[in-house]
Amino acid sequence: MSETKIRNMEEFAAVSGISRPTVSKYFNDPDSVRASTRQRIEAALAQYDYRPNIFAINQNRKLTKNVGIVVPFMADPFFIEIARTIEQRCIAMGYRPSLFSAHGDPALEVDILDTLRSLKPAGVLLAPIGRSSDRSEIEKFCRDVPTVLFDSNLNGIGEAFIGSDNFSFVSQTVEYMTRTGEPPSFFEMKTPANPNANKRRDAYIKMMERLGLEPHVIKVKGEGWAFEEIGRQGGHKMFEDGQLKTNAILCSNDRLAIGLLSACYERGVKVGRTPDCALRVASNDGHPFSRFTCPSLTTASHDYESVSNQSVETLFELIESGGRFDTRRERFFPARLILRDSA
Amino acid sequence: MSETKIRNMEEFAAVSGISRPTVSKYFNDPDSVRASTRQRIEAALAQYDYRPNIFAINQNRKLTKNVGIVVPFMADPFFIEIARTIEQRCIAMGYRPSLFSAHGDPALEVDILDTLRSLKPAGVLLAPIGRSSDRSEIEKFCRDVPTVLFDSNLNGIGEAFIGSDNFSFVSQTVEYMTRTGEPPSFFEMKTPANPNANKRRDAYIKMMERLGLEPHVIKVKGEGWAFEEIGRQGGHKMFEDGQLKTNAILCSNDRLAIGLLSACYERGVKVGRTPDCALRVASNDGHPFSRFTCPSLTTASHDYESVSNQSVETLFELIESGGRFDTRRERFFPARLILRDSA
DNA sequence: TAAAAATCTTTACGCGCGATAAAAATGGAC
DNA sequence: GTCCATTTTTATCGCGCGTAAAGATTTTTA
Repeated sequence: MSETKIRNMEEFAAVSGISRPTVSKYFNDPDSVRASTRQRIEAALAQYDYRPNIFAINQNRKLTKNVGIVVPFMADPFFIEIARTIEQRCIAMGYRPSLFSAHGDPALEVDILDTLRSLKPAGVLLAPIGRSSDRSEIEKFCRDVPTVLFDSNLNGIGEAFIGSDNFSFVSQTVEYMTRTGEPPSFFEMKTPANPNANKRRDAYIKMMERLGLEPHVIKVKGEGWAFEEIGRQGGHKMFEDGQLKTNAILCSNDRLAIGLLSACYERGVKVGRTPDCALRVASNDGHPFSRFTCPSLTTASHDYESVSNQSVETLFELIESGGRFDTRRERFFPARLILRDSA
Repeated sequence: MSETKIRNMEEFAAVSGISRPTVSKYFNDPDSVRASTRQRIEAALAQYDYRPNIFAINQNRKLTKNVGIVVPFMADPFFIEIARTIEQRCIAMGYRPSLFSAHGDPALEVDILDTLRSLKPAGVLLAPIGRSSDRSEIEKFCRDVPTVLFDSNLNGIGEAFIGSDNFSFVSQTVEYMTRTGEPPSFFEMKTPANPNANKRRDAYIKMMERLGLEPHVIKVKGEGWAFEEIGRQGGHKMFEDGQLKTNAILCSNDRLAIGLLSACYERGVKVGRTPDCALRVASNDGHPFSRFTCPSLTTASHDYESVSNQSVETLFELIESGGRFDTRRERFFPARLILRDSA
């Protein structure tokens, strides 16, 4: 490592003995120059640690190597799990991912898209907040920037959607619980923040009807993204009001279930599938913490890996197709039922 | 909103009737131009939605408005809680925060610093991975970029450190548990990833000795950041080996405690402070999920708000001081003991 | 109302790199 | 040793904006 500081590509080209345009070509694609040239450049690179100015690069390139990743709520380990995988894969593809969280705030979501627009990203992976998202603003953004939606679908918006098949989630748990005990009631928020919640409720009702059973939906009140607390308070209220007619509950999502289990514990309601238990609780998502609830939570898990991988692959396909698909693509991955102690 | 697209500041200056240098001045500081001029620019801004090219700006400004935020492990809601607050405050100050997670990987941590360096940030808020961090690389980075460390201190590195006072955490819980029952054993990982863990253990031993009690440390094996699973398996092993001599445990951190509580539940060991309970468990951090464990977790919580605010304020003070302090600053905030059902 | 101060316009240059066209050099096959 | 294809060099422009200097204009001060 020499002590002379390289200020720009011109100087680096000089010390490496290669012309600047060739060096520039190298940085855009190391394989586009002759092997011997590449070696000389890389030798110089080892000696003087030079890196092209990222701002100058992005200013001049028509398409940057930036990729935006937007999640609705970062305090949710569920999204982190996916974002982390996506991030790594983007880096492996030679792109620079930037992660943003809307923190459940639709206005912030729009701000993020605005910021993202000015980054001129090659593409964006967006998990919208959902119900309260500003549809028209997102639609406008998607017209400007190649965007793949994931997790929450907004009909017709974006070039593609990658997510989970909500019916597969609910049908597996309903079938399992019904087969091994009583059919479950469905436990959800009155005004869900996320469109998946509605799909899951509808799937529950359809599934119950298909089995010739009467669906029973328990709606708890609460707004925002503090799902655990909403589940806990809703759980207490459910017991107090005697709303529960069965000994089995299927929660709309794991975070709600974590709160419900907390309420059950506080009330001394024993949850599980052993004979001494008063209640069985199952849920959806495969939340990283679901293994550590008391009892451990039976849940229909997202196929995290497939969703992440497919999202990234679809995005890069989109980028290579010039940012547009002929028809909007949708891909839904089935759930994987994880049997644990709670049901 | 007119339909004519503004391509650059030149064109925007034309439609606003103001010269380009003045418009440039406005975007750097709206108050640096005459009120009447500002109004004319903002009128044009409302009509044609123009935004200066971020890459061109950053290329030419000596100091960008970028701020880097680096956390060691994003799947930990604890860091998200802090990062979220910091992020918002940076935006409010007119800066552009970028959030990165090292995902527990020291090599990735170095990569992030490398990426960050090329973003020429005005300053960086860094929570190092800790023990396994590449000290010399971080040190090198801090020489180039004004950096404030938070959460994990690396002695002498960075211009300042903002964190929590580990002794305050442990002393409060030890005092409380001893006063209301038996003195606790200390439950931790054998090779903690984080320097705070060592400080907490030392504080525990010192506190016990101060009270004239014999300290008892239980070290469970496990590497990496899957603290919950390490706590769970370690908990089982602790019971099997009969390592536990007291009826009270203080965990090094909440995530470990979540795993331990899970093990207790699986073994039918009732945790809590009521007479029918076999064990009391307390912990440290104030993890967002600690409210929802079974039983709810008594924990010494970080003062999230103070740590976040002080970190941001220190960083901006640093930036305004030209990136250097005369002497390295350190600030430790005391814990707030949250009494819940587990102890 | 004149002078002083503040602000704006004009002109011009530089930042570091991408992109391109034409000229020159290189290397491999025969 | 010649020829041709490939690669590199040379030269030059443009991206969008920061910034500086000099002169013109407006506002403030006395």
